[in-house]
Amino acid sequence: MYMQISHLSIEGTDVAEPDGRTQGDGGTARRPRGRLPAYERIKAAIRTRIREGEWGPGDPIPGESELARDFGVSRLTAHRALRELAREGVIERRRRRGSRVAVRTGRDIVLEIPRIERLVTGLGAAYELRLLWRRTTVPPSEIRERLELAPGQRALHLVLLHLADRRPFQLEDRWINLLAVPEAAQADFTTIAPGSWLLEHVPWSEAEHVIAAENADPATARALDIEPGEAVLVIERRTRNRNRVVTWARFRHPGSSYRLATAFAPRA
Amino acid sequence: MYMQISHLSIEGTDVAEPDGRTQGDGGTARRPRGRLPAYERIKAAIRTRIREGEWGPGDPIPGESELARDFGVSRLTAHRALRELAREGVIERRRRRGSRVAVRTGRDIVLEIPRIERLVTGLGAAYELRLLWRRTTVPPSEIRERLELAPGQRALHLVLLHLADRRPFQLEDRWINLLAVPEAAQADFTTIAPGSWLLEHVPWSEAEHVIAAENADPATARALDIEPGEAVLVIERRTRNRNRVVTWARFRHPGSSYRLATAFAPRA
DNA sequence: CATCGAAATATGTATATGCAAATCTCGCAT
DNA sequence: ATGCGAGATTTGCATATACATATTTCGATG
Repeated sequence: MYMQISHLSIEGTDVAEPDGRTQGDGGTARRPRGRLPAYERIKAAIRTRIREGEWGPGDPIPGESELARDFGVSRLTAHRALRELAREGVIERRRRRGSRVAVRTGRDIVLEIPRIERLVTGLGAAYELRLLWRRTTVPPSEIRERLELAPGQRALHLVLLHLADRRPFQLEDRWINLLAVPEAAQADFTTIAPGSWLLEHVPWSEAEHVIAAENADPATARALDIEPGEAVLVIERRTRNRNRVVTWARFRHPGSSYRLATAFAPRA
Repeated sequence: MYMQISHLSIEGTDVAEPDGRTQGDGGTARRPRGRLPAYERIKAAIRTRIREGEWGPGDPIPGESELARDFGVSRLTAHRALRELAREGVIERRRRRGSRVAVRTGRDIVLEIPRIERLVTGLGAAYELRLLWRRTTVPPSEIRERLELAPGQRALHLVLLHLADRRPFQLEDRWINLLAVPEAAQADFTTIAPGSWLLEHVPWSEAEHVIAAENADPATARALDIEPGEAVLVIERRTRNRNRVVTWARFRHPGSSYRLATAFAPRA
């Protein structure tokens, strides 16, 4: 498979959202408004050809100068399009050799897990929340370590059940470091999930995750309305802000009813 | 917390690898060789300040012009540094408002799962592979759909057991589309894992994943040397190349002994 | 006092230009 | 034939410049 296609469409009709974090139309130096930036149109055109199989992995694609000519832009603009595609893992570039469609080999898998609320509401299911437990106590040593707390220091412990269409969907076991988030002591978690509350009140800079499978213990089984011993998908998350652990949470999902599915997201 | 630091070090000493796909030194227009590009030095300097807590989430950071002045570069170079940091999710930018350290809110979780071999050998464990089953057959309809095969079309079916330090670690159930990879019919999978073999022989452009928990059925339990009914972490992967499904595989891990752990990796 | 509008500011996009580095090709000398 | 060196090509980095756009600030006006 070695084919070189010389001409891309000058007016790319297909639309791809810019994945930059910024919003709005963006600066449009001498560009009719409402249209995508030139470099985005070039990226979209290339992506389309790859997606539709016209250019397969390893195939060469037009170089910067050629793209610049075909699209009527400067070389820097074409350069930016190719550079970003390379960073997104869509293409590979070498000097003199040119650019080619990436051969995805030996990469780590990257899983993107959508947020729970979005997952539930996105499916059109009715979302419901139940606060099962709330205490401010000295955590057991295992939890204390994860929160990186001093011995004897108290923390806020919450247990909540999330329901989708009146069926248990997720059991949340959460500890909040009150030194990092004193306001949490006053917050009302009967209507707003602690995850959402924390998102709004405490910025964070880092998080760690663990995924595992375990058999439901009797308490978990009762809460999730499944049989004891049934497989449960466990996700643990620890969130930090400025070198301090803000919160640690363990989420349990009925393994039979919950699946994390995702398409490959290149490293970028 | 509202503090404005005016001066960043002109000669950033800390080193960050450019995450672009390209290697080598890169073009160095009027730049002493061996040093990072100017925009990378700026990025590194900013990241360092954030990492060390000097600038916390939500804090403003110097603007393009200020950085350009402090680092003695053009505005475009400073712009590129900030743009990339924004895309990586490290900072947030708004017109007129300026740039500030990102408040990580509402983002999807991104999990990075290292490849199995690397995981096993990285732990210093002895890796072993056993081919339990190999047949070329017409797959059951459930598998046929996943492979997007025509009815009656045959596919290569493999079952393998991966061991770490002589203990079952992963049970692999794989189907390979022989239309996409005819050479697979001749390959020897007793010594090389099909995953690795495919990586070397077939480029791929896309993959989908599913993660779930399930109870071990008797056959799985026997293979993994666990009790029937014990929780098993399941990962399914479907790989495509040019709109064709190359392979579909299901991996099962003993839930008690295997955990996927990862630090947060921003989208970028 | 409230509100609308102009100025100021910071980011976003784009051009034209120059040089550096990597690497493939080809011709020439041994 | 083999190997070495001189282009040629393609990507990478950076500057100077210009204009567009979003948003805040501030002042004028009713």
